[in-house]
Amino acid sequence: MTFDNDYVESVWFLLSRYAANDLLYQGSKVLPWCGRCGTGLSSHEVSQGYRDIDDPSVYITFPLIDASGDLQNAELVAWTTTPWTLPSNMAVCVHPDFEYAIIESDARRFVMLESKAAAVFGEDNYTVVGSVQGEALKGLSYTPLFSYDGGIVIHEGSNRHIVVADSFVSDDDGTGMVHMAPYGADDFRIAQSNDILAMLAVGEDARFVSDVSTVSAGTLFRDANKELSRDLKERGRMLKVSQCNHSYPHCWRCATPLIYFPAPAWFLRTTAYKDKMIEQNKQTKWAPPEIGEGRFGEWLENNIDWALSRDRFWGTPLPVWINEDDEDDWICVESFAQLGELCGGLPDNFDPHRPMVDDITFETPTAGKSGTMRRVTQVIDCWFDSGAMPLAQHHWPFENRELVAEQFPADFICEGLDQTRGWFYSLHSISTFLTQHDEKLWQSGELWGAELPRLERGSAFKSCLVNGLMLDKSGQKMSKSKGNIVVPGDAIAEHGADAIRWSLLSGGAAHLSRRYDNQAVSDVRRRVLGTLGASYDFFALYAKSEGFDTSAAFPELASRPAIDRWVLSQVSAAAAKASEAFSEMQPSNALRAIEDFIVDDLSNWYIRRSRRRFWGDEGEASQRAAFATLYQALHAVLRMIAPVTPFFADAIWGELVGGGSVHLQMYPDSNNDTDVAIASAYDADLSAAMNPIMRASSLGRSVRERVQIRVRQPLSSMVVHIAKESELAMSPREYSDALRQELNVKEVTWIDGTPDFLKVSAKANFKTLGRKAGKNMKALATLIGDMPREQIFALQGGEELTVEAGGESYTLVNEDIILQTESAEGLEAATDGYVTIGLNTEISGELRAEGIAREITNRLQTQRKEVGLEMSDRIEVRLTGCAAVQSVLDVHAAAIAEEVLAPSGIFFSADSLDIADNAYRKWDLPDDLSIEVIIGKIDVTTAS
RNA sequence: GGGCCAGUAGCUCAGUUGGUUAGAGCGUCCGCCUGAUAAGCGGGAGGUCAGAGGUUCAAAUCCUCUUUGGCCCA
Repeated sequence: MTFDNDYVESVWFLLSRYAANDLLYQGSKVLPWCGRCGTGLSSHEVSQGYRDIDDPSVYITFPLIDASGDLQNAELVAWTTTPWTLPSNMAVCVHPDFEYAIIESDARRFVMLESKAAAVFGEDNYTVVGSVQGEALKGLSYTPLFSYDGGIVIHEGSNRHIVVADSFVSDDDGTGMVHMAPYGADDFRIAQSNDILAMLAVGEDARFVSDVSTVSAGTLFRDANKELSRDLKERGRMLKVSQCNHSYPHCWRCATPLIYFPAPAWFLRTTAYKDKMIEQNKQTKWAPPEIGEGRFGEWLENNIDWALSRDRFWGTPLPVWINEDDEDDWICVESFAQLGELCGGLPDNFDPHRPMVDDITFETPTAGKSGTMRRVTQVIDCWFDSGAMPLAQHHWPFENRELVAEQFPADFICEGLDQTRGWFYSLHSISTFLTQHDEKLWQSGELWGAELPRLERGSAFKSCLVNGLMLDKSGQKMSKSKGNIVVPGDAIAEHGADAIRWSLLSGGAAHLSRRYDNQAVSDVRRRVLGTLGASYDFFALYAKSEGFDTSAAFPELASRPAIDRWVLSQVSAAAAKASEAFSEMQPSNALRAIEDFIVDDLSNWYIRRSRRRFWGDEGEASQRAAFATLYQALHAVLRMIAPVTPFFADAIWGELVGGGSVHLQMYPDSNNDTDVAIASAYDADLSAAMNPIMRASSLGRSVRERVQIRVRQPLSSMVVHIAKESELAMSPREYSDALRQELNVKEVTWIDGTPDFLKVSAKANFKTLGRKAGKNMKALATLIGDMPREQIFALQGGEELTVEAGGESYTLVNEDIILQTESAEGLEAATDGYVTIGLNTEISGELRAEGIAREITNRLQTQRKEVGLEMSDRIEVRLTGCAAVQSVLDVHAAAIAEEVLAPSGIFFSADSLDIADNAYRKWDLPDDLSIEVIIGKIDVTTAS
């Protein structure tokens, strides 16, 4: 897109605005430089490419010439990790205020900071014989490391190889003395201020320009480190050589180590509006906030001018034309039209890129001057292109002025953590300049004679979600050059884009780095998308076979069973939660809420509990309510997941509603949804009341597991006690049926109060008591834990109770204790402290028979499946078994026959069946019973 | 070297303003269901919350240090 001519023109316009405000200038600056690409890099580009590398860590000496007194024959000691810069050495810099030690070691005399001496000479291998202040060393000459004059002179000067003093010298690293070469910003500045001859041994291609020592011309800079070190060591000028591993900037494009190199460059004076950027950034909502306040804010505080130009061929050409005869006479062109006017007409197939644009020249338009204007050779930093995106993508201000004014700024952007100094900065910097600094542009409200709608003051984005980096399996950053990337196409082919998207968004806080986990994607696909898909399939299957019409009016919400209102309340609550989490830029929380609804509420509870209603077992009204409810729940869920799983959601949506796109729908809103049922569905009381039922169900399964009575075996009764049930606005008792069916018990008895057979205990409420009790809290908690039943109930009844703990007395009230139920005597019980259930596990003969009947049903259903019958096929059954089986059938044959769709009933015979029959099967039942069965499909018409 | 983030079950991650059984999914073990079926469900087991100090009646949570990893910068 940035290649597009319109885009280029917009970028040109923006640059011309910088120029119009005197914020575009040419300078010469020591730049991080890539010798291979032959270009300088901006600071935010440098920040893309730090890598750890091994460099030599060496101490070199500079013997003073003509020094007297203690300093006679003394050698200055400096430290460097870049031996390749040593031939370019021009000076040694000391700090004027530091106290340097004069040291003797091995019969030689050295000058350096005493605190660093042990690192150079070893703990006891030196003696301090005197000291000298940095200021006193200033101006002394020393013997150069190499006799070398073959370099490129970049700064003329009358001094060379002298000691200079400057306060930039630190005592953190090295020796407190710094070897100076023109490859650093400070070094270059000091050369200028001290009239020092600066000569580069390494040129702009990062190679030596002529032979030095044993290094020949053309050697790449770091490749010379070894030879130079060996030479210096042999000549006694190098004291110690070791390796150090440190972080060093590399070219983000080609991974070549950078050098610092003085080069001509064009700059944007961003420091002129730095305060506005800092101020503006405080209005931006960052997730997580510390990125905005800390990392990005810090970066803005330390803002330096943007080195804009690049010495490359490809890119948006810098629209600056300079007078060949007067380098101060230059113009930044704002549009193709302007360029056409200047040069007397653009060619028909004008292309603003190189090389065509380089051929365009014209006579200087500056009054009183003459000469040919020629374009500078540079192109611009592509990060400027990226930051111009909100405007340049619409060819603003040449076109779409209203559109851009309406859209700008973006509500939200999202990019990786590594973009702090890349895209986030370029967007922020350009728009802050344009909307808050460039007053000239907006003053008249017009541009080129036509209205220019004001862009909202501020940054280009109102909120920004910073996402962590995707790491590979072993936690390493993925990169093309390392070859450890997950190829998106492959991953998508395997799982689908939607599953991957869901997995990444839900798999943890967005700003944390994450390993790409293939397994997690499969899980999501199966557990979430699969479950929702199956839920829809269930709906579709029965909506079709039962003839449910989605276009007919749905039953009133109030008239539907509690569980219907419950599930709609749940979907409404999930929508509210998701909506809030998305606005807070916490997508994983949003998706968790949706997942919980889909898997737990919708599929595992609502549909499972309501299955029979869908095939009409509980009457037509109930059936219609169930279909309507499931339809509305799916309708809402699809709208909820659409932004995350656009393809999946839209595909199901098309089937569910028979066309259209889910992406044209509003996100479910629990207050004002397009679906009235959803808008009015949320009911906190209703939702809360189901919770104890689900807990009771779980406890009941736990008990059945413990006593080894399978769910298929009906039990007569269970009791349920809910602590503080009276405080619930809606009674869970409305959901008795769900619990009864789930646990297969005939009767649920709800317990009021706390009858004697429930064992109870009290737990201290640390929140209310903690502050009061102080260090006696432990004693008090123990005491409350042992509290007898009568006292607990006294407190519950509103009485106060005074107790002694740790020598102090405390007055307890009801809220200071938490009532817990421990178990129920005489029943198989279980409790989670809040809900307590007891199962009557006595199995009467009738229950036993019913259990066996269900076992038989189970076997027949399995057998149906084994012989490949369709769900709706009718069968006839011939069955044989012992007397016990027969007595079960005496009572339950009709019910079994109905369940297995055997309209003519079950034919029981005591005689053996024909084992050779294909449909013959022998089954074992519990209690050492067994049956033999032959089933056969029958024609419905003849059977009826 | 500095700044920021993170370290919680075998794995991937949640965990509200500090409050007493530290949760989920996957895996594992045991079991269930069979009219969603190349599906589904339940119940167990599993944690010294990286380590060490500190603050507090009380710390996964707050503070300090150490350590490991990630990102950014010098």
